Amino acid sequence: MGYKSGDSPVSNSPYFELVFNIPLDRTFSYRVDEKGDAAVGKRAMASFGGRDCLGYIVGQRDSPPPDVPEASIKTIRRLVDKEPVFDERDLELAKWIAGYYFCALGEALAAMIPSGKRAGDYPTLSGGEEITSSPLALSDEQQCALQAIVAPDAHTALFYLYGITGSGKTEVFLRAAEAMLREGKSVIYLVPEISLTHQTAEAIGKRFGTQAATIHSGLSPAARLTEWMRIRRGDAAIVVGPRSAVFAPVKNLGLVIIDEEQDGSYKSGSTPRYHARQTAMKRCASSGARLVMGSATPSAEAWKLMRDGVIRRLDLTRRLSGGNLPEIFPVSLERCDGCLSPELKEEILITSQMKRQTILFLNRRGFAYFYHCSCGYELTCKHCSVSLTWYKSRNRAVCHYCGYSAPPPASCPQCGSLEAGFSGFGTEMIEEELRRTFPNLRVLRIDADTTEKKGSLKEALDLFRAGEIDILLGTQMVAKGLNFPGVRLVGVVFADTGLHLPDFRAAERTFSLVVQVAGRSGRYFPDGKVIVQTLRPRDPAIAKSCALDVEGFFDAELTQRQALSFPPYTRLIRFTLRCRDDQRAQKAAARLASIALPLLPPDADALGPAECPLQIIASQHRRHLILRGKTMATLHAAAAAAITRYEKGRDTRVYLEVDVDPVSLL
DNA sequence: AGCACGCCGACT
DNA sequence: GTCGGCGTGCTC
Repeated sequence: MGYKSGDSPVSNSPYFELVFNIPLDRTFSYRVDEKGDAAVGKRAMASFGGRDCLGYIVGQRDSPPPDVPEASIKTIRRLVDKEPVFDERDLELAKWIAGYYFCALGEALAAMIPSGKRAGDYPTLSGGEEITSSPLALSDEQQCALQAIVAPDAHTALFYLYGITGSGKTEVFLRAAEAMLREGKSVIYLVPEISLTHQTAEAIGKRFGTQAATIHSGLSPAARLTEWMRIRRGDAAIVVGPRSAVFAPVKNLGLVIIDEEQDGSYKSGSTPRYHARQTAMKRCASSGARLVMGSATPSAEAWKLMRDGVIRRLDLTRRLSGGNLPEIFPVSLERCDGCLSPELKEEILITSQMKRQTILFLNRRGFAYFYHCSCGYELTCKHCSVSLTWYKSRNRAVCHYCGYSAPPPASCPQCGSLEAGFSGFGTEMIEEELRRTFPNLRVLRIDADTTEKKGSLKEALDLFRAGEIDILLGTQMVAKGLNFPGVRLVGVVFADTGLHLPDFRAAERTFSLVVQVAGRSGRYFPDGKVIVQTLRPRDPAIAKSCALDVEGFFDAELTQRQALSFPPYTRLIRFTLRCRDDQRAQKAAARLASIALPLLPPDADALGPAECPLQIIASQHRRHLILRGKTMATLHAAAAAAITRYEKGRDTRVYLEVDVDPVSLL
């Protein structure tokens, strides 16, 4: 043991290893004064690079690190935590995140652990002490599903509750959770990160009283930390929350529930770019817990796993209320003057005469022009079955996946029409048309622009609920979890918008959205109506969603994914290179490609490098290279080697972003 | 990621 | 003559 000369011998561990929330995958050694009670799992403020930084203590040592001069080792300023905020299990998960998603350990820990400095007062919970069981009896189907999930001798650990809207998935989840709690096991219940699911989360929290910990996105960092510590102590056995709740430090995890499994918000959009589903699978595997997902519209990944028998599918086929599913009418926009078809206008009128309400969805996320014709033709890539994006300045139509490009046709290649060209319409236009067409109806538009002020969304929805509004026009934020008794008509203004995105999941997302939207209608009255406006009523995503034919959709979609070698038949790792200067980004992308390509296993290939569909974000040019392989293990190893070699001798102005299992390629 | 240090161009 | 661009290197 090498004690510093002159010091009195310190009995234990005078050195600690810290990591910081910076993209450096290594630890830094610090000394601690002997009266302190530093320990692995606590956070500490320490001088790092000339400033005070928050560090995570991940290790300790009895002797000084051999490769660091004694003089340069600093002393920890002060400890942030009295008790450890993470343990070996959390650390193990953080290391897995760091390894799998290519980030530093400190970045992984920073994503897992609430940033609160001091655990604050616990926000009072309005629920009772005890679990309030639902008085309702389960249907046969529900009972069956529940038994499968909680069966003590289950051979599978992965389940999927596949059921139409209103079939009672939530009740099965809650009963399964109750059963786990009775066995002394803990439950993590994940919900999508949508402002409206707070209500759902709180309701679930109330059902389990003080046994539940609910993590709203509205909680302060201090309150989050308080909840985190309460969970760690074992005082809360069920945790409800969004993506990050997958890290909840529950004791004796028995079950993870993922509601609306297909939801994109389960994938983190910033470092570490983890997927809650993947992370949950990892956690369940290492703790012997079960995982149950649920949705009316599973992701293609989950669907394939169910088909392959990896995930056990449990069906809920009937609506509990006995109500029928609404009728869904696809309506062609082909020969319409504006954005509202005669059919939709008429139904809006009928609905208002009945003193009922209308919800109009405009799932508009378009950002680029696309080339299409009124006959339904759309210019797509030869290799990727992805829409080509029109570049006016270069007069080329370009694929953002593989870089393929073609001159835009002068006339429609399908019907010869000279009318073929670029299009796209926006929310304001619809609003204008609505007001013009229905001057007597009260229209309210809700989207990211109109709800910037917090509370304004709730205000708007309250207004609608009170019947002060006739037509609610909005984006997806309005599509989720809305159940208004007064609503008779639901209209999808333009179902095709998502289809034009240069993304192989475009059809899947469109399908999912339309089915979800349809579920909003007719929950209380049997006369619910859904009108889906489209230029391509025959497109499989549109047609199958209007028929509520999930099986049919995935049959066709998976066949196509397989033919084109896209997930779920392959796995992807995406590299994005960002730089103020496009030339540098381009050079870096080319260099990365030249490094990565020879390293790829024989069952893998690469797409690109090409410009990202969103070429410039925050005045940075973006180019990407997508690695694609049959199995993640070999692909991941190749990516790791490529990153290491790329980092030596990289252009310091170009930033590399790595996304494992990307959900969006924009 | 920040932030220092260090070396070449157009300004008071 | 200096202020300031960004390339390079380091952080216990």
